[in-house]
Amino acid sequence: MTDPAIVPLRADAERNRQRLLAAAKDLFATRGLDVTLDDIARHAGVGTGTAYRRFPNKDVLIEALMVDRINELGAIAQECLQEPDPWRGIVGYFERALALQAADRGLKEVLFSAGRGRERVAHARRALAPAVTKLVRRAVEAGAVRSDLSTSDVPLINFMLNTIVDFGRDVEPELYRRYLAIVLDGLRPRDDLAPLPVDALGVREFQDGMARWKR
Amino acid sequence: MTDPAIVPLRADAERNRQRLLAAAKDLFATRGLDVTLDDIARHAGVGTGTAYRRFPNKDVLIEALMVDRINELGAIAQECLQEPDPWRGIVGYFERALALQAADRGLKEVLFSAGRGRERVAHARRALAPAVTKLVRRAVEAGAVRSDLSTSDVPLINFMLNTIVDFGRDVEPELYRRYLAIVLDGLRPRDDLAPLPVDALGVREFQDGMARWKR
DNA sequence: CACAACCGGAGACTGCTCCTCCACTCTCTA
DNA sequence: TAGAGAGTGGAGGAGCAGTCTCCGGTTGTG
Repeated sequence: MTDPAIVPLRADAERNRQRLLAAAKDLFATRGLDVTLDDIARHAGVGTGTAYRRFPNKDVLIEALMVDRINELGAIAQECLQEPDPWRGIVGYFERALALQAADRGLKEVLFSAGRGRERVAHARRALAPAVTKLVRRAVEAGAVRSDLSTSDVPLINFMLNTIVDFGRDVEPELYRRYLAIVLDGLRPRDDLAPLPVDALGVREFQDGMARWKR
Repeated sequence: MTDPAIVPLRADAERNRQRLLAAAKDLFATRGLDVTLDDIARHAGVGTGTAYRRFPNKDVLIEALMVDRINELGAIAQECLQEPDPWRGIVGYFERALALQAADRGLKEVLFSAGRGRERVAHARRALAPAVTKLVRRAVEAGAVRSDLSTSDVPLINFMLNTIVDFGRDVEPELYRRYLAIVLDGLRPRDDLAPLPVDALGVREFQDGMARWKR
């Protein structure tokens, strides 16, 4: 679509563009997606005018940076599918995905935000689903997890553990691993297990929830 | 402190005060604590001036209404201590506490917000701790829950399940019960249980986390 | 009935983010 | 190496949302 070779940027312009991207990456990771373009400009040592000229609005910047990060998650899911033990596959996915989100506040926000014009983000997010579905299905079939575990449980568990990630960020960054362990123990099969009291969300309902979900 | 009998309000003033309280209770529950005093006034069918005359700022209103609700939680914890089975005590506490929070958005927000001048709220919250501690301790001692469960786990688990409460509110209000069940299964003792990888937060760390925690 | 208490709500004020504008600077090319 | 024009920076305007005040008019009460 946007051919980068249409009109090559002048050297100083290109340098500033890189600085802006680096600053944005940094600020998104440490302070989340609601930093200001003005903030990013300042952090990049560049005027706000320059920032707005290069990136018409923040969403463009978010897409440019965050699609890659979401794809990293996809890669992790794929790798976890290679793991022969289905249980370790699930565990590995949660551990690595959460570690990524713990290190990047923006990633977490972009994963769980209603689109509003973030097409490519939404697309990347959807691309994540098949691998996660497989991860869950093979674990259920192998009897490695409780039989009523469903695909949509994975993002929701991820979501709720993010709360702890945020809470612990400045106190005990590893805290989320404690609660992940508890949840994982709750996912393992066991003989005296009562069936879950409420059905998992279906794909449609889940998307509906995502859409209505705000901040 | 504020003796309500110093100068009794005129009848119309008292009536408006009640209307404002009712409107605030309603809006806090359905839309959360960040509704405007102007919103509340409109919803009460009263001018904004009247609202500000009666309640100098929103925090006063929040305290007036929310301290009671937090005390309800305390009462729940007490009742659950009466329950002879320690496991059912824990389960009952989570179920009832979460049901309360699911029905009142404001309650959840006030439970997990840094004080900023909400002394009485903070006080009521602290008053909750002893009962919860007992609930946990007797369950651990009875072997009804995993032995490494700690007091501070209860509010944090509550906190993370609130995420699901919010997510599900407009899609499937009972959804949180599914994840509560998973977590509870993760709390039960079992022979092949690895110890939790990270220590629970101590009282001091927990309070530290609460204080740093923003929005 | 008199008058203090009370009312309503327009709008002043504050604090924020987004974004534009334009006098000046720098790069690139001929 | 000089001139055209791309690029710069940051003050400041527009817009918005929440908080709170002020005061002409109304109402309850002794």
